[in-house]
Amino acid sequence: MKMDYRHTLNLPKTDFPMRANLAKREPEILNMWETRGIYGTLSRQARERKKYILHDGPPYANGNIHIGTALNKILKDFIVKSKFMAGFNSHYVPGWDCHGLPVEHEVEKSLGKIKAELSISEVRKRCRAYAARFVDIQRGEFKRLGVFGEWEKPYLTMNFGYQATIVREFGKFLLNGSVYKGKKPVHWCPTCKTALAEAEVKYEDHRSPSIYVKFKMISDIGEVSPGPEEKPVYVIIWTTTPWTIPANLAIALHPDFTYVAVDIGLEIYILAEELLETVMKKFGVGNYRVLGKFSGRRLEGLKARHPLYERESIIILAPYVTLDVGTGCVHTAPGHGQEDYESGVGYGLEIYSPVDDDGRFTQDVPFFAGQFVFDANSAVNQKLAEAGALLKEEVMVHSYPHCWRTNDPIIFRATEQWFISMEKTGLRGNALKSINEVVWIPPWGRDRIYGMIENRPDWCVSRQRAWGIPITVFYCSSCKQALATRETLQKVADLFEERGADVWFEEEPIHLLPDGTRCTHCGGGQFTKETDILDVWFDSGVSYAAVLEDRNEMEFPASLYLEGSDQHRGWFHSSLLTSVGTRGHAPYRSVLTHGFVVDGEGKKMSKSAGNVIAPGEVINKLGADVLRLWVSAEDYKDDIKISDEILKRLADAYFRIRNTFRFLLGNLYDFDPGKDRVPYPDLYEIDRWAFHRLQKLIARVTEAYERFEFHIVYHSVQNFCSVEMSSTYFDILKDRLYTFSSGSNGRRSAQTALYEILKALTGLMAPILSFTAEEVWQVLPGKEGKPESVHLTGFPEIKKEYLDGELNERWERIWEIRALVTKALEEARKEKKIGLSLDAQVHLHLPEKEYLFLQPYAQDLKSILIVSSVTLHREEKGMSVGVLRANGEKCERCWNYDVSVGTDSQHPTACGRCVETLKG
RNA sequence: GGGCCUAUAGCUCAGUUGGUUAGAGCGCACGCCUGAUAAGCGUGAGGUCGAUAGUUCAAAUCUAUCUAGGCCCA
Repeated sequence: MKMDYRHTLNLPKTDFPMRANLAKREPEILNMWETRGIYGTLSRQARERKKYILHDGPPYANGNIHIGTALNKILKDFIVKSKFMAGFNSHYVPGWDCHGLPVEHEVEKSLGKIKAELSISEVRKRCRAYAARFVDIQRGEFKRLGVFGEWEKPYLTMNFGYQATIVREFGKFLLNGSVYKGKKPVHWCPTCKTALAEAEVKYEDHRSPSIYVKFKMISDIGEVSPGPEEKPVYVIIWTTTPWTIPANLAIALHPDFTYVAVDIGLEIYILAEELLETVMKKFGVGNYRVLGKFSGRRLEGLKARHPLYERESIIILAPYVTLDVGTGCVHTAPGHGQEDYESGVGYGLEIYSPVDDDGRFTQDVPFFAGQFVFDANSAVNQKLAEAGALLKEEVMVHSYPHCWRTNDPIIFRATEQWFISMEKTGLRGNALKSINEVVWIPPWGRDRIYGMIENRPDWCVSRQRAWGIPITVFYCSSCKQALATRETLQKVADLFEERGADVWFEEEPIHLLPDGTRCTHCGGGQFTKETDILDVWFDSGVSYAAVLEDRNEMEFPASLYLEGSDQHRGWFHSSLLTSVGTRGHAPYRSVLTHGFVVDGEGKKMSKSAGNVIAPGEVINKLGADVLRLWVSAEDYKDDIKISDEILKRLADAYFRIRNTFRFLLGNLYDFDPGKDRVPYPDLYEIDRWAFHRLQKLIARVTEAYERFEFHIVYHSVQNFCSVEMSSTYFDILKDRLYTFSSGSNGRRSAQTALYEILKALTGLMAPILSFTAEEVWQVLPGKEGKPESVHLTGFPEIKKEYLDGELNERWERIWEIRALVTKALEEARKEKKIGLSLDAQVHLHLPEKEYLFLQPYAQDLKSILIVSSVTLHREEKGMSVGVLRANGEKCERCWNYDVSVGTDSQHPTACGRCVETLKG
């Protein structure tokens, strides 16, 4: 008759479910954190500690979060949580960027026609409501990811206090003399009579006249093109915007291209060698002779004459000149094109733009005054023809910018803009110096931003929009002089602090100015307001002033800024410039950048490619912890791939780790660490091995956190759980845990190790698997008087006394032998000699050295190898493993084979060891 | 077109200053177990280290070019 011994065993028992159902469980944990105010407690208890401040770069308050935003916030959360656990005060204040065109855009779209009837401040109110709505949405989404922070009091760039800070910070630039007003070409819609942002421009095909024009050289080019010729020399340009010819100030050549001087009979033309043939064909010139060749570089600074006016056109060099079309000599009007403008600034040319708001030539333009520029094209061509300068006229269809609203073609037109100079106060040089005082992770981030700062033009900070912070400058009504003093700025900032920036648009200047303000220039007392607003990059750029310097829990400069690599041009950049300009150094001690999320093939995500993975979907399907595990597993320094397969793998890994927790918990159901803990010296040797391995893991993982190498954390823990624990240690331990009597020293020794492992793993994974670690923590035995959340604890400490290198080396040898045995057992299994490894008896034939090494373990080997018996034999020739069917009968309780089975009358199917346990 | 960056098994990652048959985990295949069971264990198969050319006694590792991809400019 068979006895059922199952109930006499200590099998694992736990309520911790194997399947997580994270989509349901996580919100419950979230709710617990919220109702118990865990983050508040965490922040409070760390108040006196050394600070490690990660300053949040504000996402834009528009739309739902996408996978990249999620990645960024999760990475930040890893750092905040791990810094707290490492003993720092790492208070985290999330923020949002609220002003700017994208919000205004959306609001305008929703307003449709009625927008025209609304005042600026009414539009602004709607923008504020719109931004506030998305702040709420995104806040909910970020919290759902498990991100900790001061969510009840985030910083918003549209908060009144923040708006006042922007005014004060920009005021510092106004007062220190680095701000100036200059001209710069912008996209201008003559129909709307307004400047357009890049996002408001769409490119469509447009028919333009395409003309070749000759400019007569004034400078003698004899030295570059030697020849006896007395013939006039012309540079040939090509353009599709004849109306910009009146504003021509220069001709751009590429420094490295080869240009030729060709004799076509009565005249000599200069153009790029590569285009010579094509152009001659167009002109119908069959007979021509190349007189000389030279690089564009050699013509720099020479002068030509404007074809219509008594004015010089200088030859300059520019890298953007191409040879795909035209003549290689580019007509340059600094007031009518981005590249032209940059060249103009570089060569000190006037930013000449004689066109008014309606797109008509101003009165000082001979021949064309008052004409609409697009209509003037033919007039210009005609005039050029009269002057004998027009060599060829065609019609060309090409992509041309159009207004997003009216669909009309737009123009480039230089208008008055505010700039922050890179040179006047040494901003560029100081910024470059400051870059070198910052730790850039990875190091190439330094080169990237350095190159940008080194080459960038002055910062154009004005925008002709409604939703933003006004440039708080007044103009004297009588002399038009700009006014911005310490007093006026303070008054405006105070008003903003109290009533928000809307007052600028609602109040008359007299109410925005201190009483009795007089023009510093002419003494006038009447003023108008500037209508431009500030570039939003300035808003977020001064966040250190509005957040780090303003809140006691924070610290300036920040320990760390962490954003995607695009922010070298964005927030890292604007923050650096504003801080260097007003504080003399960078607002961050270190800057960490991550790559972009791409699909499984490494391609960027886009709606049209249909490869977008939304964070919400992942959370609902797999849980935020799996998404967090994904963030940890990927090396964020590169682009970060995500795909269904990758997520599947991560979900597998998650369950492996979860099951490890479950096994640990299941075997600790009757363990009270306060009472049952076995002192280290009394532990079984293999349990001390586990202690040693655990210390190594703690060291490796905490170090990885310190270096922000989360994928090392992931891989280390994953390996530890799979290899060292599950398939090795746990497998061996099962016999002791299940079959020994519950209070026996052997079982308690194992539980002591398991408890230590469980506690440490929970802590180590808490920053990443924030939900799961909390779930484990809540059921962890013996936590009376311990913190109510795992996130209020510290990382496990490495206990040197648990490290035993010699012991570890002994076990490394044992594991090598074990590998040989499992291989032999597999052979036996294939031959159907055994099924379970306990069906086997193992004979180890060993050389003297190994024999002597294993001798002390003779009694333990059968449990280490999970077989029924192990016999050691001396063998001269080398190592071999023999596997036979085990002797004796199978114990129905512990499944070991033993000759003692059958000797006890009360328990005829149990082995001696089990009989002893049963009789206790 | 320019600046910065990336490329090692199906997936995620290791590969110290160039030095033996390039490693791990996962996945996969096959098998075992049924006392972690929508689990656990074992064995095994997978890579011309993006391509090419070079430096070297020796290259995944150094150099150049190319290809594919990413970010930022134009």
